[in-house]
Amino acid sequence: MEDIRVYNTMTRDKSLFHPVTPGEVKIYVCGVTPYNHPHIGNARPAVTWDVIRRYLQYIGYKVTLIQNFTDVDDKIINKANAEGTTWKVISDRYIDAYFQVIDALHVRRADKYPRVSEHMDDIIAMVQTLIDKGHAYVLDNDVYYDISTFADYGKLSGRNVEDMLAGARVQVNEGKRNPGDFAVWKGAKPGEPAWDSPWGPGRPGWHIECSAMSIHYLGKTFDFHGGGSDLIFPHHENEIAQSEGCTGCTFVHYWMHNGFITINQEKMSKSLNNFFLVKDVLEKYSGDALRFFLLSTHYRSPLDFSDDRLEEAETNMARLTDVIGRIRELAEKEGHEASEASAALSAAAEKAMKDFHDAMDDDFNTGLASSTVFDLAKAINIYYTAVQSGTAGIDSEAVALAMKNLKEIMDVLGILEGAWSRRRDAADDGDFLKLMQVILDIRQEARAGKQYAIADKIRDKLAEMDIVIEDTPSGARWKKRGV
RNA sequence: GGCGGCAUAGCCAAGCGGUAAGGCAGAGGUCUGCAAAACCUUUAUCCCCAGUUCGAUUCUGGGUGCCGCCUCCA
Repeated sequence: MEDIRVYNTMTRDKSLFHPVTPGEVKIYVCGVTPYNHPHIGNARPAVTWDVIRRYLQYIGYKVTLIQNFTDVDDKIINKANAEGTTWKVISDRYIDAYFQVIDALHVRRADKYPRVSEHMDDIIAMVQTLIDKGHAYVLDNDVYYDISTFADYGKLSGRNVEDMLAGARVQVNEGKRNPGDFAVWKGAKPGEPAWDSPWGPGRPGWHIECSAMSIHYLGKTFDFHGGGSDLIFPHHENEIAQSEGCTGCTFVHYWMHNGFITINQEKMSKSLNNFFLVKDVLEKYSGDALRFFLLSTHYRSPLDFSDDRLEEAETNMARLTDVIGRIRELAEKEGHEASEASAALSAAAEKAMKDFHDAMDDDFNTGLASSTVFDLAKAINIYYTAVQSGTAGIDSEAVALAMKNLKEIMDVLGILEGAWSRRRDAADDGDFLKLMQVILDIRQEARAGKQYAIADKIRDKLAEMDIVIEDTPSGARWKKRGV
């Protein structure tokens, strides 16, 4: 298996990836709190991890991907109270919305989407273990984690307890042993959903769920743990304290954090009121374009969202769709005329694949990986033009290689999946095809008679219906725009 | 205050010791009745100042600017 280097937030540098179990990769990604429609910031880790997973599978790993839903949470409870309904109604509603969004972005479903509400037993057992081991203590109806009992506390985020106090933003609660102690179990307040526990009715703290559920599905030690970089502290730091405090084992081998989506270089946030919902973006742009945009930059870098960028992505999707059409057209023909042109195609196909692997092996550099698609696309266009003009004959081996590599790269990136199975003419209706042919024939007659006004009018009118006419040396072609 | 990240063409973005991938936009060209598509050509003193080196965008030190975390957050 090829060498993959991944950036680990824990060590702050890239290191060679060694799976816990040879040939297998176990991944846990922090999902969303379903209290609203997902915004594009939520879409980034989903798409990023989808591609990482696809790539690892592509090169032969057995991958297990788990992503949670935090379906018991203040924001959900507040929303439920505001609407006069239950937390369950709210979370179910927005979990459905989440799935709709990731489906539209062609994100393959994770192996499991565990919910906090389904793992109360695991969570309560873990809290109990922490108490038994002296890492947690009961205070009134709550249970807190005593960070002074975990010597490595702060190792992920690179901070120490004194630093955190200096910030003066940590609120000091009466009774806590250390100001930084955090709740692993919260006693129920009136009007809140509650589950029975040895410490009375209540619900889990925010961080304990991920510790409990990741260990439940992936074991005490697993390979990758991902999420937005805002989760490094306190969420992931606390997960480590809980998990390692509980099991005594190294929790995660590689911590990977994605950068934020920004608007005018600033983080999207509710307080700035500058966040975009995925469903709204998808009303204007295709899922492929949004997905390609999200992959255009390395996952750790900030990604500035703008209409210009989305439009550019849309343009690229249209061009690549054309290229897919061309390579498929070439593949329908049979021939064994090797030539300089076909040799160049083969060489480009091999180089693109190698470059693609190199890019992905280097900390999953999807931006660089994406550029290999354009390199191959250009080679295909050149060969296609050569065949069209009769300069080169069909070399089915070269065409097959180019098509295979293009498709494999695009499949790992997860873009334009539909374009490969779609009819090239983009119309299933045989009558429609015949009708188009009649129109094209009439236009051709007009052109032959130099009645260009008529020919151009036909072209313009069809363009208004998003049907694009292109005159080529071998006759006129047409296609539906954006298909 | 503590911790961390980033500064490369009009825009986006790779490269990270040997004089700058790719995409968008722009300019010129081939093709076309005109277009479109495609192809060709073209567009950068790599934030500033020192230092290390035969040689730095790439390493070191110091600036400047922007961003993030320390509070719910992908």
